[in-house]
Amino acid sequence: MIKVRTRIAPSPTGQDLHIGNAYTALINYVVAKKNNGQFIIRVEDTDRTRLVEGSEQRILKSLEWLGIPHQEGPDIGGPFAPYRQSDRLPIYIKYAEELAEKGHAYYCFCTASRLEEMRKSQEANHQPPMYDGLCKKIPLEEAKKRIANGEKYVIRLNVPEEGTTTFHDLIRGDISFENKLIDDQVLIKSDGYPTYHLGVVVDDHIMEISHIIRGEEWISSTPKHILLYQFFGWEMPQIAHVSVLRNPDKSKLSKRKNPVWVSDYRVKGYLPEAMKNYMATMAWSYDGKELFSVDEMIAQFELKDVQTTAPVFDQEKLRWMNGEYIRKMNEDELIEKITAFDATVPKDSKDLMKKILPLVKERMKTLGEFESLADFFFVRPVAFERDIKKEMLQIAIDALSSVASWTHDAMEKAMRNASDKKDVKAKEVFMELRLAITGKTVGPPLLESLEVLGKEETLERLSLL
RNA sequence: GCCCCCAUCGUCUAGCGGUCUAGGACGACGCCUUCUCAAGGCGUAGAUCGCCGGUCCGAAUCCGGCUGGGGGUACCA
Repeated sequence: MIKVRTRIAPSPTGQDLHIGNAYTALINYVVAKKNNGQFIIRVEDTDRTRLVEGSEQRILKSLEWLGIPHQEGPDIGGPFAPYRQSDRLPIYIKYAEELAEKGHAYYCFCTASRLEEMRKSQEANHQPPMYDGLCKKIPLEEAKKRIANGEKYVIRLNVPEEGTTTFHDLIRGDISFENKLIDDQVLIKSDGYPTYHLGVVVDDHIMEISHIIRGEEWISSTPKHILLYQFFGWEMPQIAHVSVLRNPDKSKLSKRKNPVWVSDYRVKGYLPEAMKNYMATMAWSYDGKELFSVDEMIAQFELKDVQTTAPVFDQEKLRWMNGEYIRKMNEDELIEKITAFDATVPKDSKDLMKKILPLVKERMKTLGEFESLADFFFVRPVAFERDIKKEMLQIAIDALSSVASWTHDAMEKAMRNASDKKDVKAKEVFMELRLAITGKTVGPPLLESLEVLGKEETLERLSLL
């Protein structure tokens, strides 16, 4: 039995966990769980220029919020610690030098300006922009001397000029690239940090990752990784590329056109279970079911069944699904969630919440929608959607004042009788009353709401108008 | 430009050569229910399966080309 170890390798270069990363995290987690394996987080913070303060912590927090737990990571350690690439620098240098000794990599002293000129002329001649191999000709000994003299350098992968590199993708099948089209990728940058390409390969090997599951934007750099595995003489893990998520206009999901941070969804009041369920349906379909749990997914999931087409992230369907989860949730839990989420709900209002919830539960699709639906239970309305028709309202006031038992049935009878007597439509009286009590024209069932508010508060509100 | 990936209702998808006059879900629309809005129930519209060839008795399903979309082409990840 092979040990299954999966991982995500986020870069702390954004505000929070990108929804696309959350998506691949889910799949990696499910694959690991399904095989009783481990799911690992490794932070790839090798681009010092794009580091964002606090990003790593927020990524970890969002993963936790989503309920995608990891067994090893920068926060909890593990047998292959450290799990942050900036803490592993000597390892990459060592392996890159080993490659250089074997002739599978070489030192390059080209300046940024020479590279730029080179690219410009290649572009002008309609040639693929890639490194021309100038420094490949420098003998190793000479290169070492130049380095000893303090010259700035990078280490480049020495890609063979002939042949093709092929790999088997678990969800897409065989994919090949001609070697002559593969660039001599920089492995170690002049600041001594590895590039992604060296970093992932070395760490995935050392950390015994068995399945690399990542976004399809990596497909074209995979041959470089394959070559590295071959040069090191390491066994290649299984590999699979999931589709990128897209904006409604089909371009790669971007923050300009769509909320992309997990925190965006958290602050709107989406539930982690709904998020995971929705992400799962984008990756894969389960027997025609729309609603299923992560456990069900773990039981049924097969990597080979993952969608190959890049899905549009549909906010509307997510909202619908979130509503389904809210309606399904048990009351105490929902009350707890709303109270924690909505700052306008007093912490000690559990009894009141128990009465309110049945009236609003099926009307809210996110926790964030509770406030506009139920705020009037906590505070008297100060603004009104439109002017109230006072004559109509008076009918309601008179009717309610004379109601003996404060139940919605009794109130309804009184309201309708009074309306009939005045020869006006009960509907309209109800609407003016709703407006007076809640400030709005839409909301939870009126009479049931009045029951919760109580006769005293109801009549007092009306008397103030 | 070059390389690679992908292609079924607006969106997510089912479909693995005959059972498809293409099924489901979201969304849209209509009706029922109704004090508003939802939820729920019922129903309607919506896909000549991107196009063209080929294989086959038979193709959404297999093959090729084209077109379209996407991704990549950095000392970013």
